[in-house]
Amino acid sequence: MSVERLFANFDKYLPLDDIEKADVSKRVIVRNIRRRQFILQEDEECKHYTFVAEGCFKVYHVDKKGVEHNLQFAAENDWIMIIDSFYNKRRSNVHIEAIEPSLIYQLSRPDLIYLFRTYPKFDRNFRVIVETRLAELEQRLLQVISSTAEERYLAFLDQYPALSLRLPNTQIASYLGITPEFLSKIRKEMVGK
Amino acid sequence: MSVERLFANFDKYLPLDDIEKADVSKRVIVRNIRRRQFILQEDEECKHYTFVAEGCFKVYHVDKKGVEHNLQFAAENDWIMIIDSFYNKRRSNVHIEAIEPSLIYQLSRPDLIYLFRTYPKFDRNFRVIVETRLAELEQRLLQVISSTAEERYLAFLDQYPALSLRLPNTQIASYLGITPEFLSKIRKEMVGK
DNA sequence: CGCGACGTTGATTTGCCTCAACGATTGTGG
DNA sequence: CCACAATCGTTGAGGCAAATCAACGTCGCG
Repeated sequence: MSVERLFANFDKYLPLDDIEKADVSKRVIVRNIRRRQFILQEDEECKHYTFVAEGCFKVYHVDKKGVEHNLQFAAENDWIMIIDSFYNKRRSNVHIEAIEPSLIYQLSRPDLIYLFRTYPKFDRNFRVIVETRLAELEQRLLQVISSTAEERYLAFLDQYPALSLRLPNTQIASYLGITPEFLSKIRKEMVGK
Repeated sequence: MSVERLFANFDKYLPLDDIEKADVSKRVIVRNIRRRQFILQEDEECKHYTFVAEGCFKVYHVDKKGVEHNLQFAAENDWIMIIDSFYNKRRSNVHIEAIEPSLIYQLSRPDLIYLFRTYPKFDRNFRVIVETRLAELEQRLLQVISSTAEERYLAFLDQYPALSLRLPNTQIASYLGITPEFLSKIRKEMVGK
């Protein structure tokens, strides 16, 4: 059973001992996901925490006009969780879709709660995982609210240099909250600089 | 020592026993804050988790043009934490300022870490507190990205009816990411409906 | 009382969108 | 392995949501 990538992720916080590893291995769901495959759709409830071992996903909302708005990209070693839907069993308002062929590990709500109850270490580790995501979101909200499109694009290139090579500009534009056409114009402007 | 409001907050998760209460009481900082007083400024590092027992605060960023952008309001029973600054000891990029006379309880980073190490219960409780904040932020980012100003205003009235009465429209406009003038125009439109 | 914060209105400007069109690339089924 | 479709990046003309700037009346507070 090869969930080593997942264990390695916990090593950054409180490493798991053999008993915990065995228990996690028994519960975790390993899945290969094709490009364009969904692991969550907008009318479903989010039943898993997802750890991305390989590949890349986008989390996005579709507004009433049918336009996609990317909220998050998740690549190797990132976690994806839609907190409200997951804990409150509400239908999600986002899709999660693979941008590349991917390998993921998932934990269901009952299994995660079991782990929280059985080993306090998981409260600690997931506290830190959630804090990390929270810090990202604080940063992102601040940028969306107080920067121009060009500043946001530069910040994105700076913050996610690897992703900016892997992703088509269409997807980046959607993340920045602008149209692909306008991103193209920004890029044209920048060449002169 | 009257940190009952704080203990009552923990009661929603895992309630504290007498030993834990005594230990928290010894460490928590109780402060009365005047209207317009800052508990954090943009060039400082955020050294405390803050629990609001009474009153109301705004968390905001000032852009290079000098315009304020409200990221969060925090009233009774809300927590304020600037995760990145708090854990990574970086200078914050936001101000935290009292909108009303307030009573707060604060925990310093060393004391919080002591509590995490000593009583696993605090990992659990703060995991949930952070998750709650994360769910709010997910929701807020989605709205900022995919709704018009009017839709965001209606959603705000719906989601925070109490706050919308307590706050001047100037502050609400800043939270919505629009100018006070434009909010005024939206409100004028709405009367007809 | 006087000053500063607040809410409102109107005229003008602008950042970004919409729509339409086009070539280049990718990918996919026959 | 080719042919056709879909996706992608780009450009241009025109439009709209929201910003900017300016002005004015009201109110609460020191």
